[in-house]
Amino acid sequence: MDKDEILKALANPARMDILNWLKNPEEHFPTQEHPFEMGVCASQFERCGLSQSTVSSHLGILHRAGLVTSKRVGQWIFYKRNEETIAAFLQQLTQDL
Amino acid sequence: MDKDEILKALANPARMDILNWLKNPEEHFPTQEHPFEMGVCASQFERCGLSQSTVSSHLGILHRAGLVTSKRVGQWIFYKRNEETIAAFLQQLTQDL
DNA sequence: ATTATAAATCGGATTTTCTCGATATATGGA
DNA sequence: TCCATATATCGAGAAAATCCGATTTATAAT
Repeated sequence: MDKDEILKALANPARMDILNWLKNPEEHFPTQEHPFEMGVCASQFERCGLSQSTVSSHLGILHRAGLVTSKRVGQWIFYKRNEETIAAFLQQLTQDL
Repeated sequence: MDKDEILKALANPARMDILNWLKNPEEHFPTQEHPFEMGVCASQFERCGLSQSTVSSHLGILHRAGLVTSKRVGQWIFYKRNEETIAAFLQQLTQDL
């Protein structure tokens, strides 16, 4: 749990949007045809208006920071919030800051 | 209270250091000759190894984000943590994130 | 095997951030 | 008024972040 890396990951509106959308996948990704239990399919995040490669980069940054988990299912990769890391980060920030 | 601006301000090790040092001025700024009730004199932060102009810039960013308050006393400017804004930010982040 | 789809990576252009030294501004004291 | 000290601002260079299109890799279906 690298606090600095997480802060950098959060200091970007697109990535913050992604994390927030993941709180309510049903509401924010109505076009997804896969069940939401698996998470949200990577391509769904292109709805933020950014290109596929840019979205992939943002997801990679969130993943390396530990803020999301990913799981490959067939040709797709599904993302979920990593609530454990998020909670641990908030707790540490509340203590440190 | 601009959450994005605060996150950007926090996503920098030097600025995070400054905020942390301000929690215990007596411990981290033993060379200051002014009473700590006024805060910590701007020049004290040059102990992080950065130049005067760079330190001034970092303090400006923290100040514009609302994370510190400043007060001029004579030719000096003293900085303190803005605990109200910090607490409000942590609360909002805990809700939003 | 070939083709199609999804996602990651590469290479490069643009923008933002970080940093510095030099200069400007503000205050205080002689 | 003139000089010293403290801080802010300016201008520029270096580094990092952002973004894209093109390509590569991985999986699946025909």
